[in-house]
Amino acid sequence: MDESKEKVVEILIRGRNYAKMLQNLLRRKVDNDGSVSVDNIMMEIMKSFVDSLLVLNSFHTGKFCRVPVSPHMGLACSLDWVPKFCSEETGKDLTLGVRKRRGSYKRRTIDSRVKTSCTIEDGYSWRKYGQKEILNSKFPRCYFRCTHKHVLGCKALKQVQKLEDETNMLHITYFGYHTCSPSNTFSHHGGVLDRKDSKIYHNLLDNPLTITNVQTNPSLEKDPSSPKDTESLTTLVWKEIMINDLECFKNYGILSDIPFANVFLS
DNA sequence: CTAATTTGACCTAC
DNA sequence: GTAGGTCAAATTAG
Repeated sequence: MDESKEKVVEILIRGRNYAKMLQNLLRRKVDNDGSVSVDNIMMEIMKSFVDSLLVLNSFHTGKFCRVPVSPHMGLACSLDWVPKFCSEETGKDLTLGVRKRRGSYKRRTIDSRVKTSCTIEDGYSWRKYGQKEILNSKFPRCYFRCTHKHVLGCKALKQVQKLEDETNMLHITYFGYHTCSPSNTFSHHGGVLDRKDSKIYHNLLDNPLTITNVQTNPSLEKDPSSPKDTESLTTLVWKEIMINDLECFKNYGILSDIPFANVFLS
């Protein structure tokens, strides 16, 4: 696939993702007034995206057809359909019979963000796809992709490796950005927060002393190597938030609710 | 039964 | 040639 075609596919996938988000929004509304026509409209929009992708990918003989992501989902899950390459005669899936050429395994140095955290959780749903022993490292590196990679085309990746000190912290590197919504969530105001983030978020809003403490101690902000035994629990909690979680709140779109957040992200 | 994880093989950049 | 990133069959968990 040439570069421009890949770009078109990427744009179509983005459009499909937004259509799905819109459907989720409309469903909530629809549930209240009993209307059902929204799903039909959304199905037609979705078919357009899938059909476009099928045409772009029709480089073999035979035909492409839509299949549900998972058989038990059935027709009700209209936005989770994906293209498959099928035999003209039998309709059998030929995708598995063809040895796919693997993609280029570029070493990733650009477009990466690094953080140190005591938890692997970040509000998104990840699927582990590999683990590797790393030269001169005590702990293996684990590789994760977004759970929705195949369904929503989300290209976000992350690598996690345990730090070789006594802190038991994790070194986490992100590649690419999520084009899907955070998962593992429950309602909060107009948006969503997972359980842990919600707790931290309310702590931020309810504890002005902590905020003042952090604001007047900028040296504590982004230095994970500083000694911890002399720090108060409050400061430790704050430090973790500053380094690891503001990016997450940014994704939720509620960063402006948090006093002084801009100080740490500038 | 389905989805997620494990893990050895495969593949590419360096 | 090797280190590290990815794939995918086998295995495990829910």
